[in-house]
Amino acid sequence: MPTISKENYLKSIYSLNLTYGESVSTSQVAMKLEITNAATSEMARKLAKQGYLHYEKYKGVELTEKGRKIALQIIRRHRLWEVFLIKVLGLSWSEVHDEAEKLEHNTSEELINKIDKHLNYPEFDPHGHPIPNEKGEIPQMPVLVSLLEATVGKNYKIFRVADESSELIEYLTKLNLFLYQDIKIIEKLSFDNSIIVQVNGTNHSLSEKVAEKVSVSILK
Amino acid sequence: MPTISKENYLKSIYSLNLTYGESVSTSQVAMKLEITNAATSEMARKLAKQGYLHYEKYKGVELTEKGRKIALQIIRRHRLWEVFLIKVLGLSWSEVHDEAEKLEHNTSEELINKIDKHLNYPEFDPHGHPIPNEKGEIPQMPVLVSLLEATVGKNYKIFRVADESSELIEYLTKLNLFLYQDIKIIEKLSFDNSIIVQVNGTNHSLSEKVAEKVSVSILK
DNA sequence: TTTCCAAGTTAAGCATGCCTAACATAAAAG
DNA sequence: CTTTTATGTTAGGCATGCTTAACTTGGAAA
Repeated sequence: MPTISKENYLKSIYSLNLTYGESVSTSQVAMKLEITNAATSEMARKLAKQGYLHYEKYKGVELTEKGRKIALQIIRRHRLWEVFLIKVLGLSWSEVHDEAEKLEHNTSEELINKIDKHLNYPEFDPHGHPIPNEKGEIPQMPVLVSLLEATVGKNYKIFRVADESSELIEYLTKLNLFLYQDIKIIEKLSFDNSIIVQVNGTNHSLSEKVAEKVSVSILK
Repeated sequence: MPTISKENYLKSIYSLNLTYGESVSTSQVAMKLEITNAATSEMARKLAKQGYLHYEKYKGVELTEKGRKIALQIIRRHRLWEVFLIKVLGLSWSEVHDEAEKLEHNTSEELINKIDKHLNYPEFDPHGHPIPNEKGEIPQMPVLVSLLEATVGKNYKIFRVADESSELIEYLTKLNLFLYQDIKIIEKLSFDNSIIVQVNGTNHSLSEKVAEKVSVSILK
């Protein structure tokens, strides 16, 4: 088991690689972790020696399979905790990140699997990021459309709300428009672009402003 | 904020004081934390300097109000996590301690209060230990009797099961005899000392062996 | 092609928190 | 009382993970 510090390096390297591709420079990692380049170079040497990454001086780092596995494990824990804190304990969108940042390093495999099960194995976190499963497999991102572009008569799953303000979230929650909730598009009113959706048999009208912030994926 | 290590010292000192009273020797702490006396002496000096405890060479340590407050905070977090892991996530009795041991140092005030609320402010953990409230106040332990000593016709709350084996717990759980569950004593059969209790309107017979392990507190 | 500078590395130092080994003290045994 | 022993403390070391300061290096500008 790597230390908390090492887990954070591996996680950062993984995500920098996703964003920029190819090998990641030590200074990119330093920037991300808000530490000095010096610390990063030193750690790169250690992590390479322990088989978590390939490192050639002046040429950046690249995760090995072993390192990637750890990174995905930490990311899985982070995202599951985020979903859990929001959906089960009612923390606010703005609070969960920092909280999950600490919990992700202090959660056993057994515990995170219980949480996964309790949440019914979600595939994406509240930001729409994929949650790796127990084996480290990453769910494919579905095609998303905003509610404005959805087709009348079809069924969708609420995937993401493009606004972290709790006001909008609370409004939608009152209408039972939770994350992952299945809905049906009943009607689109062309005169004001509002949309009528059905949730658990109940119809709600959503204004254009609200509808454009709600991303949904189509259900077969 | 003290470090994780310091939190553990303060927690240990608090509980040793409860058990043995008066001032706590550095070697008692060392024993409890499974580290050397040397490390403990050194830490005692640091904690004293930071105002968490009083320390006189060769005379042991004693928590200050400031130290006691931290200790109670950590104990609160530990016990609430234990209850939460068991009741909400279904971890087993044997798993929760180690898990809570890590989580207790990585949980914000806000998060633990949400957990407290979600559990409906429990006063005692699954082992029967009191859970300090947000202000650090410790609930008074109720008078406990084993089910064998309970009085026919009266109502009780299940407080503790004096057996950590999951077999007994699972058996009781099947009968809806959860922790904190309210029950009524219907009848005691003198020929085999078995007891008939009512749970949510349903009667169950418990053998003497089982009944003696279940501690209950009387309800007014 | 050479120069120069930003990016990257090494070296030395510090805080934390542990260890072992050597030393000090209190209190019990003689 | 004095001696012994168990209990407790100090000193010196080590691993981790960070810092600053001094140094390399690779590649773009001249």
